[in-house]
Amino acid sequence: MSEPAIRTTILDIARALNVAAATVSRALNDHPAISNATREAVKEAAKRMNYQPNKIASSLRLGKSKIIGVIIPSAEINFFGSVIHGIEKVASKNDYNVLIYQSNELYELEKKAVQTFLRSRVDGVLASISKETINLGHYADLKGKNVPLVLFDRANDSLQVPAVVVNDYQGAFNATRHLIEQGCRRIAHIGGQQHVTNFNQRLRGYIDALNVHNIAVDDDLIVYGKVSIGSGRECMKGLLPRQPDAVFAVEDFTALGAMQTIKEAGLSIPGDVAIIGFANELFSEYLTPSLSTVNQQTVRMGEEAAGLFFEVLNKKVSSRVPPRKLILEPEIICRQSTALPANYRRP
Amino acid sequence: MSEPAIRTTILDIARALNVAAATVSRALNDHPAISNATREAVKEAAKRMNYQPNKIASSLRLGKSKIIGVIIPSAEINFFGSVIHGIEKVASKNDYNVLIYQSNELYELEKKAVQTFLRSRVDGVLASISKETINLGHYADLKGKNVPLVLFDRANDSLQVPAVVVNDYQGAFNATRHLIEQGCRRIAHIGGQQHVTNFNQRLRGYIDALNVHNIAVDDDLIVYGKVSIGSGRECMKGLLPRQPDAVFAVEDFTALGAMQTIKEAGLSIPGDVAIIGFANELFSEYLTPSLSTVNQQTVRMGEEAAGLFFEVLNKKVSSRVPPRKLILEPEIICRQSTALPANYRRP
DNA sequence: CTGTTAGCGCGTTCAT
DNA sequence: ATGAACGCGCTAACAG
Repeated sequence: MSEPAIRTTILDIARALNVAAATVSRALNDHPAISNATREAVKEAAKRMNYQPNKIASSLRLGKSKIIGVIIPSAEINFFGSVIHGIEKVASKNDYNVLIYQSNELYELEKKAVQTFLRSRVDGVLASISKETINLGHYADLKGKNVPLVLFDRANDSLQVPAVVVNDYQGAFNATRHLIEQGCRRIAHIGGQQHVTNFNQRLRGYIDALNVHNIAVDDDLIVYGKVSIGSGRECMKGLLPRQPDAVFAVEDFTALGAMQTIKEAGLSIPGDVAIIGFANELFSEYLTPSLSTVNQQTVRMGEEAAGLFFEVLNKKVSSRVPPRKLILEPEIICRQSTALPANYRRP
Repeated sequence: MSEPAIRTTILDIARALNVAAATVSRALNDHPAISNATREAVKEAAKRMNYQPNKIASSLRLGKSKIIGVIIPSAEINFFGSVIHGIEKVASKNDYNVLIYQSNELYELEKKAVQTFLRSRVDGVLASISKETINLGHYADLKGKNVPLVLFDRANDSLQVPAVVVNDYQGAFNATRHLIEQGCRRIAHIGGQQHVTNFNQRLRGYIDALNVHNIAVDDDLIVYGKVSIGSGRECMKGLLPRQPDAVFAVEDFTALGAMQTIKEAGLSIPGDVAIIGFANELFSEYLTPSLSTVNQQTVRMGEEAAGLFFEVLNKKVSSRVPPRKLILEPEIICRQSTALPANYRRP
């Protein structure tokens, strides 16, 4: 008799069973104070009437949305797609949903993202700070409203929030050391914009690795580009006359551009110039020669970021301990572009 | 005096100004029946008290969430990342937010995604059907609840909903024709799972192109794989003894695997075997030789899918015209892997 | 164990 | 032009 309506509510079910709406609510939520009989009856009716709980009403009542807002520069970038994958996976497991917003590396859009999420009453925000962003006031707003914030990849210590980042310094250090171990001595570096912390850390790792191994840092072997294939090509053209025997590029696209220049100059990789990148972009494995690089564990980054969020969520008594900062240790992936014979010495 | 609370409500503003909550609501929403004076006063107070409208309450009241649910197999796949990019861009422009759910190509998760979105009361769902999905009942549920559904990439005509897809048939036809124009005659095809419409269409395009050009279809030159690098490698091993002079692979990863096998066999590309893929994956451009392929306009696909959603949303009187199906025409990208000299004839 | 009541915050009546 | 009252659907508090 109870024809399923377009939108069944607990009241519909209550009427169909001659009970109170509260009883239906209790039954559906497995409240302890409910008889087995009615609980079963209610659940049966709910299924029969094709009931779907209205999460909006529930959220309003409970004061939490079970939604995480995620701010990324762009979903088009593989790196962030992977992170999203990790975040959504963990969120889903915890019965949370993921709302995404792209900043396009723009400060204004990032501010708008935070505002939107505030209005949507998300239970937390995971974000990767846009390259353009310098003023961090909008993120501070979140703290003011008691909305947990977790940063990933592009973090900022001054915000004093949990974060999960890659150890860029160590990755760069290890990458450079790897080149040294291969017998290279004139190791060049193509860097990125130095106001981006990640890129600056990579430069530092490179310099320290040289120092530790008693190799003089030669400023002529360090150039700065704009982190793209074209920029990598140009930078490498400037470097070739200085005859480096290896290159540590700030990331894979830059490395790819550099490789193109090296090959066009008739030099062999790694025989004449070894090269290593950073990020383990999907394509790096399939280049010729395949490109050595530094793996950043992107999916894991997403998982850990979501994990940190649930951590603060579950102990809302947030003790006054400094926020956790998770540092993922990158791993060197050695491929053909640095695979020199053992104890190889250049002519 | 009015210290901004953690969560300011319209009632707080109303009290601060000695007006009714309804007045505040009207002022904030630019209702016509409101005096300029009070409207300005309310807006000023709202800003001062750092008011953020509670979208949850508003959604409950209005019966719409201004949220689009998007179901994708995985955010880790570049293709879907790009589509998400397009979707979010258009959604954002229309003051809508995007909730994402990954099916991981699993039927059960896809069902759960629909259920979650139903409970979240999203205003619409954009989805790409998982490879595993055969039963489409959960999507039909959406229609039952009057939730607009738009499919992208992986569509299904039986659902009778708007969709935006790539013209796989034409892309495959053109790719095959391209190989023919390059002088190839023994053109093999490495296909995918044939229950996936897209893959089946590509097979059909391949066959028809051969027919149109009076080249006999040779069943020995058609093999089916599982759409991966490894599968591409294996399939190509089976094909080599049959001496094809070209390969049309169902997508780029398969093509990549095939290329590896060809090169390992000491054959040259495209001299001995030309090859073309499908999808224009980021890496395809950087392979050696660079891989010819078919570009699918992924970002545009997302934009168009979102566009179709807003189209049905704005004329809810959904006239009884058949749902719109947008077919994006793919474009051949000719790179080194098929770049044979003009009028080249094989030995 | 179950029913009644109330309220989350907002927007839309229907008055005035 | 403004206010009072109501209800969207759900759940927690209090009775019984």
